[in-house]
Amino acid sequence: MEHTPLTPRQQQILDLIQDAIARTGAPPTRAEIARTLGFRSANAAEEHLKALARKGVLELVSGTSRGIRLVSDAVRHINAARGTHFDLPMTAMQPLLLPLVGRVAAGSPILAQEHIDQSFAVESSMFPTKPDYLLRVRGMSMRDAGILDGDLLAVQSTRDARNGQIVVARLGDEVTVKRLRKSAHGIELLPENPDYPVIQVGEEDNFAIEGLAVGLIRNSLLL
Amino acid sequence: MEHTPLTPRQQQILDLIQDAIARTGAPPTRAEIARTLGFRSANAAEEHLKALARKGVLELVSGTSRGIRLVSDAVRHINAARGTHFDLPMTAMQPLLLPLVGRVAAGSPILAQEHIDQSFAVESSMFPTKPDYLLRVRGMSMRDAGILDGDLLAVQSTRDARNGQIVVARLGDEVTVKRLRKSAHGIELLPENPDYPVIQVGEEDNFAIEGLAVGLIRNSLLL
DNA sequence: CACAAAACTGGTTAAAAATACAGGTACTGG
DNA sequence: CCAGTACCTGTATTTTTAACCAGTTTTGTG
Repeated sequence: MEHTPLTPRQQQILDLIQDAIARTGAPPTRAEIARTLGFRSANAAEEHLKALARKGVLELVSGTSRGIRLVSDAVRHINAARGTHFDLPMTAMQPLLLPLVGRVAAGSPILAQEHIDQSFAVESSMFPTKPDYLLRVRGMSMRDAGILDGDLLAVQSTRDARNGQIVVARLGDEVTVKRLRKSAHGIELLPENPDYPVIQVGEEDNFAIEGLAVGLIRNSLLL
Repeated sequence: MEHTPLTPRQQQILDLIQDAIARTGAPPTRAEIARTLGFRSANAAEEHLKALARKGVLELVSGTSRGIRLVSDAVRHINAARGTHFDLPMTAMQPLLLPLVGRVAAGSPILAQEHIDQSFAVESSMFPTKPDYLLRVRGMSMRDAGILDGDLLAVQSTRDARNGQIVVARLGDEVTVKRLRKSAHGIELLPENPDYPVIQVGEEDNFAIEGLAVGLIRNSLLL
């Protein structure tokens, strides 16, 4: 039933809803969705919601405001804040405005505008190295490293990583988070979950290290 | 200021709001509150909400449907100390200075001054519920929930948690992070790691729920 | 007792929100 | 080339909701 995969745009809508719930405690209205994504008509949001409901990832409660209910499985993921200004009156901290990258479309650069629906302010001192963006983790391939589906990975954009570090890597059109192993045999990408295969990076693969994982934020802990 | 205790009726309203959020995923409307409690007028609910907002246990987001945001205990203290009053729309960001609690000394309250090595500024919107402090996790008993040794757990100070939530609990002189299970048999604290035992809470144990895990930060990811 | 909250009923109004309808573009598989 | 789908703009209508005003009853307290 809901085996139909979501389109990137639909995934973005879903992320946005999860984010709104996480931040405000309530699902967004059609108008809020439209405003956030720059739609000029709330109907665009309406249609996306209906599509998501058809695909079974959420349920629409007709006749009630903010009547969007996420269906069980999806209720874990996370969030960010809208990339607007804010003024800290008396606190002298250095907030970094990190773009939150949701699903990365095939073939496009990670920081392409269309994946960045929102930004997230974090303190620069929060992580040992300054991150450049947050990546929403998909899947459970790094489960045993404590990196779960829906987590926000703080990533530093860099091309070089040391052996054993957790990296964001691009393989062809896919972007993935794995542990890096460089050996005499070549480069391997190790999952932290026995259910997932080790990836041997071949010459012909379009392989690149996109960044280095420097931290993690999980805001989906609450049931 | 917020030492004003809630009346039984007000507590009932507050419980109802929490329940509605838990069940439907969104705060209730005035009409829904009235209907649930048998009020013949939604204004009764309105006035209760205003009273609760005056007492600082929740915030009303004006002009938005279901604009009820619960405020946690300790945030009220901080706000009282600052003397600030927030009237935030849903997009507003509010930096919170969270104390980082390291090892908790036996027998002393979690937020005792000695344990607080440093503070972290985080955005209140980063987590679904405003946390009151960060607790550095010790041990691997919650490994399978993706909570590892050294992680910073964002905790909301509260005495009540729902079944299945991850809580910070005090057992005698020890403070521990576990999943809460309330059943007919009594209260159990479940680790998320088969190597650790399930803890049966007995009558004679000095047991208390210290707080609720609302988020997680890991800044030890880098090798 | 007097008086002030607390706890309501009942009604009104303006804004917020859901939702339908009528288009328009771009792309994709047959 | 056609039909279908995803993804939009724009407009309109109805329902939901927040929020205010004017009273009434109850309850606790100095």
